[in-house]
Amino acid sequence: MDKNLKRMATMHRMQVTGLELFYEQGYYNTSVDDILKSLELSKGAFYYHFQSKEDFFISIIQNLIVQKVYGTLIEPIEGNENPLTVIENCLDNALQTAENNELDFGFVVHNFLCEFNGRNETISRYLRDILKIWEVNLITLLQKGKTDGFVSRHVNSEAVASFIISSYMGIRTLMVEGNSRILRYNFMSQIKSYLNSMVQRELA
Amino acid sequence: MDKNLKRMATMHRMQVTGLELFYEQGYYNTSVDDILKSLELSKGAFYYHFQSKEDFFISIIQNLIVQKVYGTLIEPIEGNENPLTVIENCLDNALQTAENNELDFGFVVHNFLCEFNGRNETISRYLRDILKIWEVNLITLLQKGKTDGFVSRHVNSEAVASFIISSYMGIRTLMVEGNSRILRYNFMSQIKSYLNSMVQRELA
DNA sequence: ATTTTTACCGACCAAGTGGTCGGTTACATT
DNA sequence: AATGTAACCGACCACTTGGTCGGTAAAAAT
Repeated sequence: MDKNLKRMATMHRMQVTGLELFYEQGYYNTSVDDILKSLELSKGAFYYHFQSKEDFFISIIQNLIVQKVYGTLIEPIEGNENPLTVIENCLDNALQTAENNELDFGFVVHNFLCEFNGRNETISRYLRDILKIWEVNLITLLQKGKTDGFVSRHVNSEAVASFIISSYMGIRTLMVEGNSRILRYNFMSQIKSYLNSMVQRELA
Repeated sequence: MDKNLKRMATMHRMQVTGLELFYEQGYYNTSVDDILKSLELSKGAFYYHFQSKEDFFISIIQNLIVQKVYGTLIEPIEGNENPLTVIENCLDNALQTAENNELDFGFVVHNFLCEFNGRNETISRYLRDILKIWEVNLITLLQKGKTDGFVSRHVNSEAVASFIISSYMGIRTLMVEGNSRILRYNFMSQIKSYLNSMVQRELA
């Protein structure tokens, strides 16, 4: 039991540092040695805990990335409030995180997806599954919004969900440049007016 | 003169194949040898024409990518028609290209930008400059649309331009998955309704 | 007290990596 | 016919890559 704790602790340390470096430098551009050097651990330790570099990365997805996405993009949109407001706040929070140069994990997923698309199908699938979960939750939220009278019935929930995800991922790529403040402000203004066009108007 | 032609021809062949492989496998995941093997050329030929792998990639940007972006995303939006319709058609064309698994270069730029962001500042800048050109042209087009009475005056052209670019880049990442048909359809429906909210209404 | 197991070390390996350099060939110039 | 040179060849280099493996210290199980 105590052993298991130590094991988990070391693995976790490796995963955290691994994610940091993979995110900063890219997966293919970061060597196992890079990670080990920064941890002051040896090859032996790494291959004792993980089967391969790929296996290591998958464990990072499952143990770190998935949770973070849930925390920042899935859980915040659960509830009975107005979906359009909820989505708006959620995006704004995520972009604020980004503006402070912290890792926002919606973007982390997107970034890795770009790197692995067409190169490593196994990892790509894991990443796409995460986006799929986000998408499904958005769709559910919007549908519920219809029955609750917040969202206009003519809205195509699937289309709206993937449009929101797309625009979010895209703006995050642009924000890396630097002038993220104004990008966020402009983005939010457009998302607002876009979402606003979907509110259920009072029946006269 | 004839010499020069041969030189240009070989360089062009290298660039075309280089772009193909870099796009498929990623820059860091594609070796100079990979490209040379597929061309049946030698190391000597490569380093005779180009100073380094990086120099080679920059020449690809300047000689292939820039032109293609102009052809598919900049030139089509020049003219005096209704900007909103023009943008809509332009995006639809680009996404159709993508659906046929041909290279659409808006996405090529985005993909490389993801790979180089934070890793190679020189190349990142070249890529961001291309997006900037697209952005500037969109803004100009929208502004002109205002004076021509197509676009409502309360529209924030900068915000709209970057929102369009963002959503386009994002949807292209999603389209790699496979079900690109329905993604394109849904995306266009949302872009339409978004653009539609900006038309200049008749003054009663 | 002895054995077994966990967690880790680090030298080593084959297969690449970007890049160099002394050649060679084919063709244009004289 | 002789010379110059642009275009290309491919062996070679130092270095890095992901991954292996025989060892070992410490702790847990017996």
